[in-house]
Amino acid sequence: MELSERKKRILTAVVENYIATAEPVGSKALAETIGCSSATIRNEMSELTGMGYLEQPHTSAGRVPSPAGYRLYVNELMERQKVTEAEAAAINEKLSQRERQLEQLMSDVGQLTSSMTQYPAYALTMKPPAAVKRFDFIYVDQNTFIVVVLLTDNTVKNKLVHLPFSVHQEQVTTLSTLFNANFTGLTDGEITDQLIRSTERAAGDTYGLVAVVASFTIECLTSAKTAPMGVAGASQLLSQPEYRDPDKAHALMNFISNGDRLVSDIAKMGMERDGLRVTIGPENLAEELKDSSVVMASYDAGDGMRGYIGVVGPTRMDYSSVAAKLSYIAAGLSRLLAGPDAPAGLNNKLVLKERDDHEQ
Amino acid sequence: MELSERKKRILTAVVENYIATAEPVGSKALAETIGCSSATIRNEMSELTGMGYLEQPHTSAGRVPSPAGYRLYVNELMERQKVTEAEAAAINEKLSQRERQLEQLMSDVGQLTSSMTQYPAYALTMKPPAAVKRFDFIYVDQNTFIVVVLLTDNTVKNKLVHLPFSVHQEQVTTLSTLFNANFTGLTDGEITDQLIRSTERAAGDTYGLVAVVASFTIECLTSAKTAPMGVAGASQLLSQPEYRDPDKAHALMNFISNGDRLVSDIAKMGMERDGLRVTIGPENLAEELKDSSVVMASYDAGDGMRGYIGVVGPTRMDYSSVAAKLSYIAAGLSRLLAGPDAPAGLNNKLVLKERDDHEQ
DNA sequence: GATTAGCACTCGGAAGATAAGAGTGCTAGC
DNA sequence: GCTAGCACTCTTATCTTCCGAGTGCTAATC
Repeated sequence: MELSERKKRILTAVVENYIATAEPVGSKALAETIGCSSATIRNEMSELTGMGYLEQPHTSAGRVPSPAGYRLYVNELMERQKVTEAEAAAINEKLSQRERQLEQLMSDVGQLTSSMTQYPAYALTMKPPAAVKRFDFIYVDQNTFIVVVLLTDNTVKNKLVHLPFSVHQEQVTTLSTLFNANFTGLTDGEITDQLIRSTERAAGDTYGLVAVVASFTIECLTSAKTAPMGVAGASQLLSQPEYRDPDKAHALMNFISNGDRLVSDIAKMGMERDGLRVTIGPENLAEELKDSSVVMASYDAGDGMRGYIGVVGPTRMDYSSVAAKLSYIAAGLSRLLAGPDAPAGLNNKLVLKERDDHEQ
Repeated sequence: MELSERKKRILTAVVENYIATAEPVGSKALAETIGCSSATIRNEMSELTGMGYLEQPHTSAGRVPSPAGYRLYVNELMERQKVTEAEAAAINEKLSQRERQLEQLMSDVGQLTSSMTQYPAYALTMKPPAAVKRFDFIYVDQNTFIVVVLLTDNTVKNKLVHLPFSVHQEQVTTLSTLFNANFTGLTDGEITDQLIRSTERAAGDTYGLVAVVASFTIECLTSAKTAPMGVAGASQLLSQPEYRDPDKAHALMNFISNGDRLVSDIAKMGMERDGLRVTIGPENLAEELKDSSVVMASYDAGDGMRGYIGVVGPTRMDYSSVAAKLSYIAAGLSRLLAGPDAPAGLNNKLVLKERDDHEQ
């Protein structure tokens, strides 16, 4: 059933008033805004309460939006805000700062999001499982060489190996051939103990080094598939009146700081078409979030990777402004990581960017 | 002036009682423990108050240790606890887990320390400025090469460079020669625009790539000298009664999360001879910490680097147990990073460890 | 029929009052 | 020098009282 125009205006006013003040909204307060008497508004609010969009903390208090009320607000009533010039500038400036590893970037973006929205925020990028594209071995001196691993997702990992005995340049070359022949194209699960042992047998007098390199390879592949994640601003919760109770705040902060649960819930729930998703109170899967809301935006991280930034706050969250900011940041990240001038993803884009900086 | 034996016992009892309960300690509660009547204890406590070791929240309440009281307790009275078998095992297990980058290690150690002590914790390693020892360029394909940089502190950094035009193997080799000749041995401040420009002139047709690699080099050197740091468990504060007030908790959490200030204060204050330092309430430099205490331990991170782990909590902190745990963890880190079988520091040690694992 | 003014009623929260209890300081006796 | 006893202090918990914001309903008005 469709609500009358006036009911919509009243619901909107209640939600926005409550978002701003955290106090239940009374009929008198709305009389002027809506343009009719408080009695009329009381009648309307009474009906909205009956329909489940508003709630009364107690019989003689104003009204507060219910989760359904927030949902309606978010879906239909709220005005799609845009970020201000100043905010956009601040975001762009942050994002364009010097080149960064993905881990570092996630941590920075988490902080940026949190400071822009004033809510705790997280940022993460999901990665597909990777394999090794090629191995390189750099002979440094007779006790030292460096292993460089190029992965299918175009990340490069390295390791300095320092030995208590000496090796020759040729031995390192042999090792290189061996690994490029046997270990490329495999995901972490496919590197079996058996494969390592058979490689050791083939390695001749460098057999002792095979395990070291293989283990490093597995380490690379494992870390390549886990989502780098940044969480920031958990303490922001404490400035919200709904978390004045330290026990509540503690429980929620623990949940947020331990990002794993957030990640798995993201995987379970899809995204809306516009790359934005709002889950309100009881809509959240995690028990810890049943009294809170999450606003999340996704971005294209290039190379088929998808990333997510999100914000956690009370159900009385400023959805309109938060959604606008998240969308803007997400768009910026997409541009940064997978924009038209960055066809090969993170690494490439950053290189080109850097060159631009220096060619100015 | 030296305190009588009984005064010491009373002060110790007050401190430990208050640490355990967070309630002011009355004379009656101590009568049994000390072995004399409450009146006697009242007299003694009255004198201890006069000397500044105890305080009274109000005239008809028990006593609470003053900062001076805690100080005396920490310096002379407190029993040097040892960690239990179980705790030691847990710490060792955590520390011995798979190889890690220093950043990752700091973050893990911060978490470990926080979970062992139940207080917010941080971990960081100070690094001296580094220079590049050698450059290696790996030619991948005509649009791609990898730069590998070995630093004087034995860390290795790399970067995949993807080009919108093609290069030859020889051009990359030229670049390698050029960089090894001009950029090794320099710290970040010593790489000037002038040097970059003169290298560009010498680079012939690869001049366009010099800026990219030089900028990456600076990036490496900068990140090599900033202290990697892990902060964890800030939300633990909320379980302490002295931070039930959300505003206090918020202020302190903000301070902790933003680790920079902590780092600079560490630099200002030295360490005690045993690698442990306790700063109580007003002894702290930072205004935000005037009502809190910090326990800190340092460790040897190899290669002349020094690291610090620390814990922040109320002045009513369990100094004895926290100090024991920090010392143990710090010792473990020293062993891990600079132990006798790890003369070349972090990288080496981890390699050897890993080999052991696999040779079993 | 929708809107509004008026009014009695409800209920939560603030302010004040009272009571209980923990702990002190002091004095006098051992 | 220690202890028992006692009057006194001050906080905290609990209970009352009171105020006012806000409601729901009814009757009058547009």
